[in-house]
Amino acid sequence: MIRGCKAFNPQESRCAGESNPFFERAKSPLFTPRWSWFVSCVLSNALMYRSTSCNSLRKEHTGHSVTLAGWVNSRRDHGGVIFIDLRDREGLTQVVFRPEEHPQVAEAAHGLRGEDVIQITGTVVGRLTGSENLKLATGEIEVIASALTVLNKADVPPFPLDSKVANEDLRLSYRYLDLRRAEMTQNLKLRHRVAKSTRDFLDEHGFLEIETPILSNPTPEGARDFLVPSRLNPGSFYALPQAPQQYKQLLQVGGLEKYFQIARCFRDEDLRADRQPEFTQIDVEASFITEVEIQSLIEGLLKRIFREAKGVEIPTPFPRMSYAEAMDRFGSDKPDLRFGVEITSLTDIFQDTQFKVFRSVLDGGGVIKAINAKGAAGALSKEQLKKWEEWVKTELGAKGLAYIRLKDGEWESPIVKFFSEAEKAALAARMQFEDGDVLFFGADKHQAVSDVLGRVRLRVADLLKLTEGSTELNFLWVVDFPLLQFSPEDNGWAAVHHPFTRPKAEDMGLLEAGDYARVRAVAYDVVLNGVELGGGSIRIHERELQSKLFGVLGVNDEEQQHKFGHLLKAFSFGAPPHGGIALGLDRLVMLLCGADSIREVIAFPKNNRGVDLMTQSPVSVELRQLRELSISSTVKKA
RNA sequence: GGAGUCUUAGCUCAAUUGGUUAGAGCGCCGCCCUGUCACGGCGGAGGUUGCGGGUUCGAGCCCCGUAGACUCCGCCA
Repeated sequence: MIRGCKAFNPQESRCAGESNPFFERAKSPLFTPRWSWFVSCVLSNALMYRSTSCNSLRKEHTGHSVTLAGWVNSRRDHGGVIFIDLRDREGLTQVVFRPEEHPQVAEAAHGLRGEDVIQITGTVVGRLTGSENLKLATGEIEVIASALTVLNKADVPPFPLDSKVANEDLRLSYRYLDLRRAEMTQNLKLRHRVAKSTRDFLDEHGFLEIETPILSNPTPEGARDFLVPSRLNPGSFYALPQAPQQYKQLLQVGGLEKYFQIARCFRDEDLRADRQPEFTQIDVEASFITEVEIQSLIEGLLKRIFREAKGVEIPTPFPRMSYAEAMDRFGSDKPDLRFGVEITSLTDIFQDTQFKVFRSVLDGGGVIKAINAKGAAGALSKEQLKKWEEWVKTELGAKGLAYIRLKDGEWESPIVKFFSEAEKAALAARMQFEDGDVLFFGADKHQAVSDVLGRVRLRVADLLKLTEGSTELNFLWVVDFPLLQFSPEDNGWAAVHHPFTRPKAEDMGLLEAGDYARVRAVAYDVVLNGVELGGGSIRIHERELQSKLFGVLGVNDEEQQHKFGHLLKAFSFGAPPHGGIALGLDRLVMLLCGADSIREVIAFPKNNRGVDLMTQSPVSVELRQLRELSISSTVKKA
């Protein structure tokens, strides 16, 4: 069926210049220039499935003979002439079967169905005037088929591949079909582009890509580990790494100086739209580097990624905001600064209030704050405000959500009757309270008020569609995180970042004095539009300091030796000052794709229960396998 | 562990106040059709309304339970 074709004539291939499809092909990622020359000169097409991709042919290729292979994207069978949109990874090309020219081929084409895999050979022709399809990159040409080979027939797909599919369950069950959809292919291409830009950029900056073990040790703090039994060491377990944290620090002790890895990480926690049990981080660590240098490196990396993956120039350096300011003004350590609705302190205004609720909060050392939902009065009826209060109570554990709704000059509120005229006037002035606005109050301890109003702020933005249609890319460094946080559950101090994070030099006195709550860390998060892209820190490199920190975290000497002995010992052999960062690759690609779940940018993700619907993983295993691993299950078979 | 939303044909969705034989578009199958690109025309197949129970003369719709999907809280150093 496959015949020789003009394009494979070396003579012509040399002379045809710009109009030769091989030059076009040379630009296609499928074919390198060297290969196209080799292929065109040496091989006959009997040895190849295709001479070019389905997105490569243009008007200037008219007259060339080509061989294409791909999937039948759609067919338009007119009884006589038949049109097939042939699809491969790169795009679509219209193939025409004409009975008057190739009756047997056209006859065979009647039997083609969607997703059949075929190979065609034919001649590129310009489309009839007026029948060009501007929606297709190849829409000015078509290929008149002179030969057709059906490489594989396809069953009818369980869902359409050419439109949006809502049923994610079904998509994940047939992920290999879902991946054929242009949207998914684009997402994975973009993911590749991000990874490639990352490798290029970090390589150019002297970083070495080094792999660290997947079979590693359980982490005493942090997320639940995935455990892997060791057959050779009965009763012992590996853990899949939650992050390559300790290894990358040990690489610094090992003198590798600049390390990165596009690292798979594993956490056995509940899933979310932006959380999978296995995910990928761009993991970076370097020696003799300062906080500012890491931040500027990452700014450069993100600039490069957005330029090469998205064609967007992002301004650098990113603004910086302290954790304390972020919590104070926006009630979040990853504030979305694309909109205002800032949290404003009213504590001084209500200093002498007679309103019992505020009075007792203030007497107890709490604060009064509020946000102004500008123009939300129309969108928030009394019933809805009641629902918001219910939401705040049940989901956020707040005592309530006081509000004032200003509609037609009237202050509608259950609490405003307790305010004095002076308080009302000062309140209105500070909050720029105008007709149509709704004020939400938080009265509690500082942290609780920040948490609640931070969440209310986001819901207000959602209600008022403050970010809808926005193309703004608002990058931000949040810096000076607290080092430690008291955990009432464990009745002890826990690391906010992780136990290897360096305290700020100027706060070392506070650490010595045991004033743990006020010690700040040399830790930083990079935030984009309210999403945490990544975080890092300068680490502790001194054995004594690390040991002291472990002590503060409640890890006694014996446990330190047992769990972190290797690290402490390493630090005693001349560990260089070092620090790093990790960026969530999935989240980054998700934002670049405009997707609302990282499942959209992972080839084979798990569903909400951690199940791969395509392979049915995880599965139960034979008893024999468990015995081999010296493991018994307590699960009763149903 | 908790809260919410959802589940009707292969897919996306309808179905009035609880009332006849549960409909439409797309897809699929058959026939016709030589310039379409969301091809067109004619015809056809396709349903245990997630599952189980209850109320009722009568349930896709109301009630209870259960399963699953998704979103969120907890959790995620």
